[in-house]
Amino acid sequence: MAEKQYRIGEFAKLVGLSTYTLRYYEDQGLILSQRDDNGVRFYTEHDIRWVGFILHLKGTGMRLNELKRYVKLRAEGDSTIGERREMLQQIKNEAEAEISERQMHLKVLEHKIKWYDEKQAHTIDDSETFHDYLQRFHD
Amino acid sequence: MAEKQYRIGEFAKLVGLSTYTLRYYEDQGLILSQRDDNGVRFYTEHDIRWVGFILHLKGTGMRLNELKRYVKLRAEGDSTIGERREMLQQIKNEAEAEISERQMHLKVLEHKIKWYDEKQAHTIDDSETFHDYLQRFHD
DNA sequence: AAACACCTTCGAGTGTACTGTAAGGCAAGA
DNA sequence: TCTTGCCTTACAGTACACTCGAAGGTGTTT
Repeated sequence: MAEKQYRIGEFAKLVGLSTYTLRYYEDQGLILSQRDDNGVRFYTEHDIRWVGFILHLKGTGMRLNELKRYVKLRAEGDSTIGERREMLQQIKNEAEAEISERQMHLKVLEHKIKWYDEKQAHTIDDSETFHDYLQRFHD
Repeated sequence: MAEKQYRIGEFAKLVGLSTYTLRYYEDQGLILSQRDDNGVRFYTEHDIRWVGFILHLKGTGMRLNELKRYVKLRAEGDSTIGERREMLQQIKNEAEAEISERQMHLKVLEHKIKWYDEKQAHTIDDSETFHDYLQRFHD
């Protein structure tokens, strides 16, 4: 049984990207498409998996340029596995650092929300260590 | 003892923004500055705290437009506290959702790194539940 | 006197990742 | 036949948040 083939419109809906974006990614060398006798693009399950993966990478914060580089290395074969691993490791480190930073900022925001609640209830009573720093942000 | 006053250049270094950005934020209504007799901007500790706070808000993912709205509400007084609280709560929810999503993408990336390591060591042995899904991304 | 830091308005440039349009053409289905 | 969906190249437009430069000015410091 031959694998199902999807034309760009159907494929776009499947992977959640626009046809514009799919052609754009192809221009950029991130994805490949096969063509039928009329030159019309078609995609298979394999392409769904690949697009799924690059969306995961993008979701971690990887940029198109980095993705391009990654794809280029991948095309060069197994000898570049070490380098690819290092790329992913770096992306991972950066993403984790950004998440921590964002969580720190969120702590301040949470504290402000709490402060609003207390102010509304006229029952301000706070003795956390964090308190001194945070008080500076309240009028 | 009068509070120290900072001109824009010094202040920019203190808060980690460029003088361009400070004037831009002022144009946008995010910050205010006092002026000396010659019309030269100066800032005080109070402004350091305020800029610190808006940088925390920005750090959670809040956009300039939202920040503008927040500042406008703040200027309207305590009657808008409820609305401000809701704004912050929404930003918090969005930020937490984005963090979770990013962590999910990171899990895939981590798995790929692990897969590279195993491939390099020729000892692939993996029996996690997650495994079936993730295998789809490896060539 | 020259250098320096600041002031103004206004508009152009930067980077990222798309998103869309124009203008022309092909092939299959109702 | 007409519509729909696809194809191409090439370029303009969008959103966001700056970032910078021009061109003219003031006041303080060396």
